[in-house]
Amino acid sequence: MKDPAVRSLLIDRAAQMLAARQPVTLRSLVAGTGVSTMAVYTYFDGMDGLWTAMRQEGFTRLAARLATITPSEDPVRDLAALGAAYLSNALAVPDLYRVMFDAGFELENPAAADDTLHYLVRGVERASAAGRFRAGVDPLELATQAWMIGHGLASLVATGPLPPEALAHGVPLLTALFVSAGDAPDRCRRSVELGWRP
Amino acid sequence: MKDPAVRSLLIDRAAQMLAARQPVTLRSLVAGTGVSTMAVYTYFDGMDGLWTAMRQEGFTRLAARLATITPSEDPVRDLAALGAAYLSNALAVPDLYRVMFDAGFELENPAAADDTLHYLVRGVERASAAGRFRAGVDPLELATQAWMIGHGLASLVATGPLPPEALAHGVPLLTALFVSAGDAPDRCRRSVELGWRP
DNA sequence: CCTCATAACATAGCAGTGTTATGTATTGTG
DNA sequence: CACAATACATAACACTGCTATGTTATGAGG
Repeated sequence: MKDPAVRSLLIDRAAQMLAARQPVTLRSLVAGTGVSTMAVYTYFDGMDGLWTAMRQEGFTRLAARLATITPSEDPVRDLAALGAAYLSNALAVPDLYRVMFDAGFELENPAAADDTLHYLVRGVERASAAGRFRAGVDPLELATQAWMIGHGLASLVATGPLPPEALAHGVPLLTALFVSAGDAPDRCRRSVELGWRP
Repeated sequence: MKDPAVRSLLIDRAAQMLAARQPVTLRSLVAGTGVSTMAVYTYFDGMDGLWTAMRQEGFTRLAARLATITPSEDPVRDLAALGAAYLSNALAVPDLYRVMFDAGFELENPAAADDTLHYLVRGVERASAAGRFRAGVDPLELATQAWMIGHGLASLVATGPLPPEALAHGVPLLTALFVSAGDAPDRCRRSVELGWRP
């Protein structure tokens, strides 16, 4: 009988090794765990399956992180807070973040990626309902555009080209996007700045 | 004496194999070229050096692509054209683009990455000089922000999560950014749309 | 309770990887 | 022309993911 505990153990250990910047190889992964190399094949059907499971784990953790942002009376501030949480998560475990968007973007459950995006979609809908955005803005479109900004920021900082200070660009970028959606510039700026730092 | 032709030959062949989505391994790289595996070590000091050279090559090609955008009388349109060229280059050779921003972002000549960014910086300066942007906008800051948008777009489309149609988001994103820099919304939109498709 | 097919396990081996050590040839130089 | 230095070729090494082959444990049916 497949023991789910072994599965979690391997995923956790792989994530731990990834965070420690140690190479995650078949043998180094199972070393010290008591399980043999074959476990990776019975549970993940090989290393590729392990990486797929790692991507899934990454989205699960991201969703958990985004779920901690509870709606306030300022929906635009909440949107900025979601963006800040996204970046915080990405830079806390940059190697896992890189694996998530690695070549061969495949997930066991593709809906997991959509779920995380839906946090943003719901945020946009709340802002629209509160009259902050112009009528007619497509929540999915605006959420996707916000995602692009967040991913560009996270990717450039996590992979090295830009220093961590560059994260501050998130404020003017998100402000520009939300203003283009109809929010009042001054008020938008204040909301984004408030949400950006928790 | 080191023969520079061998160096170019290996880089070109590696780029070709990368574009053909064939695994670039030490032995498969030199197979058929007449040179032996040791050449990779005398010219690149190992595979890591080869990847570093590939990154450099990627930036060289990108700079060549951006250089084809000659300034017109509409600097905002030119900025959008630079963005479109950036994305066009990234999606034409997605694997090379991925290598460029791979983990361990190291270049033989780090100035190469700055040079490509300078195309955007100069574009912003021209737009400012033409009175399209508010006085006081930092060209490097705005160029960096435009880069973030372009990279987020390119990365999400190149690695799989978003379909190529998502590239259309570049127009509203860049428009929002340039409007936030002071350009008039309607005029800006027209300029960006003109530059986005060559 | 016993039987036995099925699934999970451990071990050993294979083809492939990047790298390095060693010997050979070629090249540039005093 | 002699010789040191350098580029090259070959072979071996440690490692990778993976698979074939036993071996053990588990659970269902009579």
